[in-house]
Amino acid sequence: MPLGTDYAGQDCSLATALEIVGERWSLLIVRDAFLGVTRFSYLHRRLGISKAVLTQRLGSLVDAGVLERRRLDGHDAYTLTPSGEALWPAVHALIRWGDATTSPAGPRRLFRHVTCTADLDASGRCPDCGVTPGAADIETRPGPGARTDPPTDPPTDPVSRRLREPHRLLVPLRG
Amino acid sequence: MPLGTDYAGQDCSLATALEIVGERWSLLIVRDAFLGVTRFSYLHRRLGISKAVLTQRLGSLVDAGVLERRRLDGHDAYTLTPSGEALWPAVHALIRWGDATTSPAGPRRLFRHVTCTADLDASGRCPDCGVTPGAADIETRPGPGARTDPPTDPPTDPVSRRLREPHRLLVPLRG
DNA sequence: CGCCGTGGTCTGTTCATCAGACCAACTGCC
DNA sequence: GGCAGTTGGTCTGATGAACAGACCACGGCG
Repeated sequence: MPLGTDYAGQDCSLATALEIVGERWSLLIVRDAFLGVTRFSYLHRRLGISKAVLTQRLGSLVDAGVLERRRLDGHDAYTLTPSGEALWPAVHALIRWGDATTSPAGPRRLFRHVTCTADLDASGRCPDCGVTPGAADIETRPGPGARTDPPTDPPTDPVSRRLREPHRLLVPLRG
Repeated sequence: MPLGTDYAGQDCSLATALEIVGERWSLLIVRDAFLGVTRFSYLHRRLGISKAVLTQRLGSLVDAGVLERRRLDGHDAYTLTPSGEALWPAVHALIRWGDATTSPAGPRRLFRHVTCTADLDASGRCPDCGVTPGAADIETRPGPGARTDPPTDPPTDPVSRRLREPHRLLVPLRG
């Protein structure tokens, strides 16, 4: 459930979904996994979450089959399973709602279909070809509502800086 | 944030969205508002949430412009604002993911476009006419994965029983 | 007038989160 | 091989949120 206990006895798939990804930080971890942030230390720094809680969340997401842990370039990496990738429509819808609700300057981040180079519409469809691409076929880049790099402190960390360059979803950041 | 504090300094619309609807219970309250459950006492009973927390969540959702409180039939009713209705794609996507992940018997609840009587697809579109209807044009009914009414105790409360009959979203339950 | 439902507030307890110290294993690097 | 730094954690004590349940003011109804 979100937050530490469960939504017992609810005959509703939203409740069961929230039992898995509704806890504090869980969806932000999943978002970062879509963006390619897969390493414990990167997540720790980028999210500003305590290590104990991060350990716990990663463990429950792995147990739930949303993430899997593997070795990549000599480090542990937490990457999305097919079930985790299936969260993309929900993550995208929440991002769009957040943009519409809290970002008058426009989306903070844009997503486009790599084969058509057209930005996705609000429901996640490619307006050119009409398909609703999976995360693997989507490229992201900052949008008009993105905060411009603050020139002074806090000096943004290298991982967040690399996320400002256009890149494909699901591809783990290297180095 | 979900859960009591905030996701400070995140330049991400998902984080800002979760600050509003990511707390424990918030999205379940919004779901019930889509289903027509708008009264304090109904929410209290259906969700099994403590009254103090329900009061707090309703207050912050009203403050955030997701719900509005009004008088209806001599009672208070918390209904969705346009901003709250815009959460439908996110709520629908999470329900679909929960169905796919935790309900092998099929969706626990089905949604169809009232003008076409066709069930929505995974991305929320009507397969007949191709539009992505808003919540006001959607009718819901139990699906194959719904738990059949437990014949013995706990005797289900009247509100949940009425939610098993097909009905349109956003229409407050009366009586 | 008494009674019930509605929409809450208040209390004390339990549980989660927090920041930060600490640590074992592994990575280069020479 | 020896040393330092990074990685991926665990453990601690303090803070804050959620819990169940008692309590309460108001309005409607007979």
